[in-house]
This record gives sequence, structure tokens and C-alpha cells, in this order.
Amino acid sequence: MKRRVGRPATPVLSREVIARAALGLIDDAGAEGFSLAALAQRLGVRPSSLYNHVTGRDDILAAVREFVSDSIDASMFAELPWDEAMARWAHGYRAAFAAHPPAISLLATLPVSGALRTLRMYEQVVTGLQRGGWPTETVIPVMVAVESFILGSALDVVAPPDMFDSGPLSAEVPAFAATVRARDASAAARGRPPADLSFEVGLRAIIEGLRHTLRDLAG
Amino acid sequence: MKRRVGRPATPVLSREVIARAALGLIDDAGAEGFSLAALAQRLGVRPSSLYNHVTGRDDILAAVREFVSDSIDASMFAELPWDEAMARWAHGYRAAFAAHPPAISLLATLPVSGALRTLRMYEQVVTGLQRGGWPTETVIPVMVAVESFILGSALDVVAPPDMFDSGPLSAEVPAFAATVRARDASAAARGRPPADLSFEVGLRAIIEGLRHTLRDLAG
DNA sequence: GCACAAAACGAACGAAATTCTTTTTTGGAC
DNA sequence: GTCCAAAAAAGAATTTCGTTCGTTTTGTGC
Repeated sequence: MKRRVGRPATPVLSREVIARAALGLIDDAGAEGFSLAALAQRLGVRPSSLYNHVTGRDDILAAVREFVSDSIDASMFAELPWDEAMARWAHGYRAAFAAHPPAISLLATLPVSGALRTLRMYEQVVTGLQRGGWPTETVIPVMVAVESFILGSALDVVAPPDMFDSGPLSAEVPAFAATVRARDASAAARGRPPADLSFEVGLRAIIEGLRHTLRDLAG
Repeated sequence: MKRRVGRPATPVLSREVIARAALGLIDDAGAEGFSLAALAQRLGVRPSSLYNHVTGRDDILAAVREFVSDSIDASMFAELPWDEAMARWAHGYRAAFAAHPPAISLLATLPVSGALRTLRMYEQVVTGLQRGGWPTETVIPVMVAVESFILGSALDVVAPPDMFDSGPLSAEVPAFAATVRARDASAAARGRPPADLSFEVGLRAIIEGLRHTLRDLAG
């Protein structure tokens, strides 16, 4: 069970192994439960061993973000019209993060890694938008706008669902309390989390609006 | 200069004084420079004294978020059409956070405080949307969608501007590199930060799309 | 076969958040 | 006006955490 000092015969760690374990730990123990000590224990290793493969805590989180991002598919931009591809990409992007709620707050604020696979994803999106007729200088703002909405929506997934129910507060903000109840009822009726409604509404709107913008640009 | 042990004649601290100083510290020293020790020093106080007014570090950040949020105006929803009010609200909302870039990553992931003034802001928005004709159960999703976009855009403000320039990478993702350059040139030409372009494009689109959505609902 | 790099452990450090105790002062009840 | 509890500060101590450094063992290239 316990390992002796010295390089092991078969390697125990790697950047990817660490990233997988870190994500598992975050899923199990939450954002606050994530520590190098706990991660090392889960890997059957001492904390200092991690530094042979990553530069520190932030690097581990960057690796986790890369790992999560790798599951996002952007190949649809090569085949579908830009607006339909954008909708599917956005759904997959958000789903990749929503699959690990406690990780969202940890990863959302990380500087977007210049990891090669992430850049390749951007390359696919950019190419698809250009193919769809977007002028060169508008492509990045369009992509970043949608990405900002996705990330913001991911943060909403992890927001506490109960901030209103308290009696005295409801009386102070009646319209707000009533619309929240209506939203919750609506979400429950179609068996989906409330955050999904906001995402669907916003995504439809932003893509519809972008279609409008593109028509205007085309003349 | 130095204070003796014991309750001081005139109070030194309060939740708001702490929040102001914390925001100033974050602005000056960055997100990593924010510590209770540094904050206490800035206030001429010992770290343990802070605990007489806040429950801890997270509570201080919550107070900062409340403080920043308090500068967001939502009164326009009482007078203007919902779409125009939404545009102005969004601009002010983002500006409130963009005024303190290092604070954004610290505040964005915080659970939205149920602070009374924040709830009152929501009340104004909700009332304005209802006045504009939005069905009750759609009001919160619409507001949250826009808020998600705003928060995501605020995070984009603090993203590092240089992730592409490196030579070898550009060759691997040519379309991406070219569109980024075009975006930077476009932003420079109109003297605005690149992040502003994304925000403007996205905000226009989402509001235009929401107008479309509302027409569909009404008709 | 040998030197050197890689990869593990173990010990120790420094910083940070938090808690507990002590001291002083305020402000209200009688 | 006196007394006493609560408030608000300092100060001391704890715990946890990320990180660094030195040591040991193993694999690899010349």
C-alpha cells in the first residue's frame, strides 16, 4: 500500500492523471474540498510529488480546464450553417461545464488557456463563421460574445436556488418573488432545472439577434 | 499611531468601511494581493478585529459585491421601453464591475447575495419587463439570461489580451490568428478595448433577439 | 557501465484564515 | 450616578495550505 522513497518502477503520475483525479475530487468534495493534500491522497501520493508534473495549484486547475474543454465538439461548424452550428456548439460547451457544477466557479475565472486543443476549437468556430459570411473583424467579437454568455450561464447553474423564499423579503419585492415562483413552476412543469430555461431563452435570442446583425452587415 | 488594546473611543470599523477598503486593496494590489492581513493593515487594525463586523473572508467579498452592485442603476425600467431600459441597465451593470478589473474574478463566482438592495434592483427590472408585456413565467429567464451575458462579459474584460501572438501557434490556427488581428485592429481604430466590441455585439444581438421572442409570444 | 535526469518521498517553511482570550470602553437599566 | 453586559479592539495560538528543498531510488543515453 505504501510506496517507498525513490522513483517508482512504473510511473504513477502524469499531467492528465492529475487532471482527472482533480476533477473527480472537485466533483466529490466540492470547490472548497479541493486541496493538494486531498488530491495527493486520492492519487496515493505525497503532495510534493505533484510538482514533478505541474507547476502548482493553478497549473492543475488549468489542466482540469483543458481536460473539460477537450470534451467540447466544434466539428459541426464544418458542415452546418453557422447559426445552427453555433447553437449546437453552445449546448455542448455549456454541458461540458454543467456536468461538473462544483468545478465551474474554480475554472470560470481562470485565464483561458492557450492550450493547443482549445485553439483548434476556436479555429473551427472561426472558420465556420467566416464561411457563414461574417466579416473578418466581426468574427472574434461574435464568438467571444457567445462564449461569454455560455460561461455566464454556467455560473448560473451553480447559483443557489433559494434566495427568495424567506418571508419578510418576499413582501419587499413582490413582483420579483411572484415571477420567481412562476419561473420555478414553469421549470418544474417541463422537468428541467430553472437555469436551463434562462440558457435556452438567451441562446435563442442571441443567435436570432446575430442573424439579424449579419443581415444588416450584408446590406 | 498604534492603538491600544480595548474598545476604542470612536469606532474604527464597520461592514461598509471594510468593504470600501477591501475594494481599494483589490484595485491596488490585485486579486492575489487581497488578504485579511493586508486589509487589516490598510485599515490600521489587526486581522482579528475584522471578525467583530464580518464573519470572515467570504463575507467581506460578499460585502464588496454588495457595494459594487449598489452603484448599478435600474430606475430606467420605470420610464423607458423594456428593451431600451435593458440596454442601459446592462451597460451600467457591466461598467460597475469593469471599473474594478481585479475584483471581477473574485466577485463573479460568489453566490449572488440576497442583499436587500440587490433584490430591489431585481424588482425594478422585473416590473419593467412585465410592463413591457413579457409573460410572468418568462420574466426571470429573460433577466437571468441577460445577467449571465453581462457577467460573462465582465470576466472577458479581465482575460489576458495576449494568448495568440506566439509564432508557432499562429501557424497552427491561421484563421483564428488572422481574425484576432482584425479584431484588435478594429478595436484600436475606434479606440476601445477589444472586450467592448464583444459586449456591444452580444448585447445588441441578445436584445434584438428578445424583441423577436416577445413578438412571437404576443402573436 | 556510468553519469545524469526523472520521479517518488519526507521534512520544513511561510503565509493565510480563523479562533480564543484579554483588555478597554461604551451605553443602558436601575 | 453606578454598575454591568455587550461591543470592539489587540494579542496569542492553531490549523491548513501551498510550496520548496534535500534525499533516495530508478530509468536512460552515451
